[in-house]
Amino acid sequence: MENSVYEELAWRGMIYDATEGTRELLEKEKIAVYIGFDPTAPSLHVGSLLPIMALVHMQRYGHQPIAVAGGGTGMIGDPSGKSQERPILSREEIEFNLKGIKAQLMRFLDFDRPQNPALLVNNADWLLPLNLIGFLRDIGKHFTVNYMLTKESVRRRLQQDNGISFTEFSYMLLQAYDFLTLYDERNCVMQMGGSDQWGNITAGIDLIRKVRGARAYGLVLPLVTNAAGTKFGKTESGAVWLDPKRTSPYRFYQFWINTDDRDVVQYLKYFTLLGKEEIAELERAVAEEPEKRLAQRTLAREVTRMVHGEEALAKAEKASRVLFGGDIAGLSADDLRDIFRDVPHAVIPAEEVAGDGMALVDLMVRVGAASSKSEARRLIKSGGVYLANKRVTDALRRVKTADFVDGEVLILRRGQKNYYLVQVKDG
RNA sequence: GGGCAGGUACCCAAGUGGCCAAAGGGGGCUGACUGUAAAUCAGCUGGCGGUAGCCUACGGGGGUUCGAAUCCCUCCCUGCCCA
Repeated sequence: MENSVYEELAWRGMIYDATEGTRELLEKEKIAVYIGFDPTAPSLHVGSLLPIMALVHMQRYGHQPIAVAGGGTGMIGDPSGKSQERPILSREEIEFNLKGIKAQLMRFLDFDRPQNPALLVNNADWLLPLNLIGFLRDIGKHFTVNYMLTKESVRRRLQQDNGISFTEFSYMLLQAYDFLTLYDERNCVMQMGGSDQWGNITAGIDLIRKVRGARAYGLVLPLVTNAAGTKFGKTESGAVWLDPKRTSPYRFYQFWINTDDRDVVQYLKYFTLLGKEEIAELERAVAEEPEKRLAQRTLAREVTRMVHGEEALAKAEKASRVLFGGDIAGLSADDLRDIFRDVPHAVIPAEEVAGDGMALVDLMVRVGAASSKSEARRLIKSGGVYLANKRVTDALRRVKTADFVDGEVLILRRGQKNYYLVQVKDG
């Protein structure tokens, strides 16, 4: 452990910017600190992992982490970092999403410890009762439009062709009001967030100073980038979620395994609790024997364990070993089923593959290996489809009972590393 | 309310009567090479069907025409300027 959480975050490269005095505050006092989370989906994805880790570190060093679900602001949409207006969610949708998010946060944060328990609050609780006149008088009065227009998030949208609505323009004030409310009710004096939140955070700090004459602080995290220049956390099958129903532990593990050499050390600092020495060791491994992918394996193991637990990790590792190490031939249907528990799979009624069988292209669409038959056909033609790890060359190939291991299980592969399990079921 | 400029595939962006399923770029997918990495090179990238064929598509609707993303009418949306 470092001397303070500030030092910890600093060596991990997690401080993009912080208001003056933040370091001193964190070294001197135990405070309450909050981060807002977006409730537009029932699950968090890996993009939220960095803010979560920031709260984790805060709690480890004795500060109180507060996660604020944007149940109210989610109904508005934050213009920061967005180039377009966002869809507005209903109250019911947001309620539902909050449940899922809470469950995920509980894997990282301790909500029960006596001294500095984590807290999850919903800003809908104080935003929805607001009335317009009161808000304009008590909050709006403290902001000039001139001030708001200088904020980066607003400025960029003003340059664009499609502009910004009054609704999103007002977002900043609501977030400032969040901060004020948490300051009043929870004695929360610091807000963290992504670097795109800087403008919103300072707006809150200014508001607290004006109406309470008190000093508040802000710290923003860097944007997680990858060397390839694509958006972090996206794969061909979409975002990488923390919810095992949306992204299986196997896929989750694979996402981290595939980390670029150039990113992996930074990710270890961001997303694991490994210490300086361990990470330095892994850094050396990347430089000296990159082909062993030791850093990637460690990263994948640590993060998967944290998010999905020991058991799911063991399964993901086993499946990965089999698929990318050994050969599948020789394994029984039961083995395969167990290994492939988390790999995308589909169940096909026995009669569909009986006799003449079913067209491979149809099967691929069914399993999700292709989005249409045309695409499936293209994939086969370009040599990207394998049955039991043997390349298929015939676009008219049909799949029959005989193709299945023990007549029940078939391994379908698309490309180098996308596996699908097909099971036959009687009836 | 008035004037002007726009709305093209996942994104940007060409195309202004047939040669347009729609240039180019980005992104994505597949292949080769590799270390489940990167870089590089190649192919593919609306749907359905046996690579000839059909269907759906250029903001919505209607029309002109043998034929429209391209011309006309109308409606909707966005930006800028004026009131």
